[in-house]
Amino acid sequence: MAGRRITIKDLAHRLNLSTSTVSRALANHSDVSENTKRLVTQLATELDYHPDPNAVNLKQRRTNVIGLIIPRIVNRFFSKALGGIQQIVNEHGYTIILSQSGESLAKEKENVETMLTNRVDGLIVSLSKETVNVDHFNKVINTETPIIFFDRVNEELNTSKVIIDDYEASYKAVEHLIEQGCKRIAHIAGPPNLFTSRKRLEGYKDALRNHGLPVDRQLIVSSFYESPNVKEYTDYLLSLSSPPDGIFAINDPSAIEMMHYIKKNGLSIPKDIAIVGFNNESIDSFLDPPLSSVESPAEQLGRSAARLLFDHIHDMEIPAKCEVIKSKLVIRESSLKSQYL
Amino acid sequence: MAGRRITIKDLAHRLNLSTSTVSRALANHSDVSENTKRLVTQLATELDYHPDPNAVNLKQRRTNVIGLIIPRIVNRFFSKALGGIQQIVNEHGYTIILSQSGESLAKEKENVETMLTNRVDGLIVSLSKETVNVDHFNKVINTETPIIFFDRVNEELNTSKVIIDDYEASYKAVEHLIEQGCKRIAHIAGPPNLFTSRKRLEGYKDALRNHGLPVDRQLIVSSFYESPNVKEYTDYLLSLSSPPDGIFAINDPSAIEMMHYIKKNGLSIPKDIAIVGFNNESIDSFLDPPLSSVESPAEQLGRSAARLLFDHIHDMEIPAKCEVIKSKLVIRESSLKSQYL
DNA sequence: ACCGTTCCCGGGATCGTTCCCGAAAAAAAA
DNA sequence: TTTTTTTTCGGGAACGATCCCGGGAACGGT
Repeated sequence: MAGRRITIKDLAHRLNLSTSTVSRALANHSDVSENTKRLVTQLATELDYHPDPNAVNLKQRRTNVIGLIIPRIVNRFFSKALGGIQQIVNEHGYTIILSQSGESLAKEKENVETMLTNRVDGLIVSLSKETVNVDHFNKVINTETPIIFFDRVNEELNTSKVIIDDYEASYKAVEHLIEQGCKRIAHIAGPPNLFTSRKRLEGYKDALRNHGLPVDRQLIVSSFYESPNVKEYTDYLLSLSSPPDGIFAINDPSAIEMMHYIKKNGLSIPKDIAIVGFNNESIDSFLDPPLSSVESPAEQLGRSAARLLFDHIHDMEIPAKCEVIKSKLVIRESSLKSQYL
Repeated sequence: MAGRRITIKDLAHRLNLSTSTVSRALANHSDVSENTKRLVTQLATELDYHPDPNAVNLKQRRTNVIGLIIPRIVNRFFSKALGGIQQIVNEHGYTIILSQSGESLAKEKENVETMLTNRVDGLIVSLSKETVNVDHFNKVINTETPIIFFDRVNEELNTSKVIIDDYEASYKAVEHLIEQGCKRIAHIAGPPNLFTSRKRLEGYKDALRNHGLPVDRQLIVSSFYESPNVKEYTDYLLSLSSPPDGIFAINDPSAIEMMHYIKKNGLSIPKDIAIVGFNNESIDSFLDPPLSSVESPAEQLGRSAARLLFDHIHDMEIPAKCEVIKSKLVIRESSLKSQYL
């Protein structure tokens, strides 16, 4: 298929040169006269010659491909991160092969295998929510393939990672709710196996404690991300003998859905319940009321992860590091409760 | 980098066989005894042997890679489509290299070049909104690389395409608004160079005409997708001497943003203005009021495109065809205006 | 005229596969 | 036993590039 492409031999033949010379001319090697260089490059552009990536990579023993494993691309956070990653990756002349774990551990393992058989030069991963055990990544490490985790990381693995300041972000969000007069703040938590979730939970707890508020286990529910049971735990929270007057949710989709059910219950936001989400989705500003949210700079995270990966690709010996990207609380109406007090 | 991998020679040496035999054994060729086949496959799994994709592809003259060019992955429609594409592509043992045009023609051209130098075995494309001229795809066609367009297609190119029933979808949506009692229905149109936009505009116009309503050019505005000027044209529409009582928007983000501004203007949805969006985003149900929207089955579109592509990859001779996927109008509160009449 | 450099260039091995072709061994047919 | 067929395997040339090595031409110095 894809009709005969032009090779280096064609160039060599047309110019009465050897393939070696042509190759060196194209590589701008010093061992070839300026004149022939000119001739070669000229003919190359004229015939629109492009070296066969397979041949080059076979010889160079690399693929110029980096692998990306994320839970799901429809999650806006990840698609934004992909954008950032792609930016850096393109600058380096690499391409990405993408795979989605779909939040499934089994699929994630599969993906790791594919990446390995595809001989990627490096790997960027964000764990699925099911991933408790991370043994499948040891194989990657054994093949000496550089690997970077971002956002959904695991602290057991001694690799470079990029995360946001989950603890601080969470702490500040909850503190903001407290300042707005909330006394009973619920937390919609993420899966406990993820470092990120635990850190955010810690931040939530510490913010409460440091402001003299009790940590009530009744007010902490596990959303397990994007799960379909938002209605259930919203109903649960509202049915408590003393229901929450503030909510800090682990992501915006959950927060948005909760807002819907809360309003359906005849309660008002933020008057009755103030709410802060996480990720600062683009539509947050257009909700009713506009949703306060922690902005996690996904693209920046992606860029950092990619840059870190190339650092490791270019020098296998550099030690693993953990980069922390600062987030920012974007305050909108949904959390401005104090005006009603 | 990535420490010496095990090759077919290693297997051959260990088993005192030739590389040819090992190769054939792994390919389950008939020319090799069951016994040695067993031995080979056994050792292969034991040593976790995986053929070097570069070497294989060099020999086979293909890359097992298909290219995907889309405007932007953060657009949920496209990330969903990607999901569908990936599903089929994985089944065929191919991988995807992804690139985003960012709605820019220049970037789209670049992307096409990269795909070509990467020697992809096939290409799936959704045009950028800037793409008026499609000459850059002729180069792809000249290299005999199969190419499929989906959703954002161009009718000049004689390639296979997958689209939704834009005309019918649009017609039905507008008809629904008419049935709900709307007399002056505005249309937020897409860029006119896209087939999709024009078809939807046609559907809009015909629905009006067939129901004896005038087509008022004042009520047709160009959103140019995701552009930041939603506020402007909302204000414009509301400032008309006789403002619209219904809106059919080309996509949900625009619709959602408009809802926000309309409500800010003290108008009620759907009582004063009924509204229907396009794409049926997952949060539509949780808006206030829940947004009616045309469901365009992105994943299905993606799957069809990928399947069509493999049809062409496997048989270069089959004629181009155009697949039309049926959409469905999902009616929610935002368009239920009749109850207020 | 001879030797040592420098400048260009070609030959050919190599990367890890696949696959055509031929050939030895075993089995079947004569 | 001889011949033919089948089974099973190895040799080696490709695929398209890179790059080491060596060698001829030109040139300056003695």
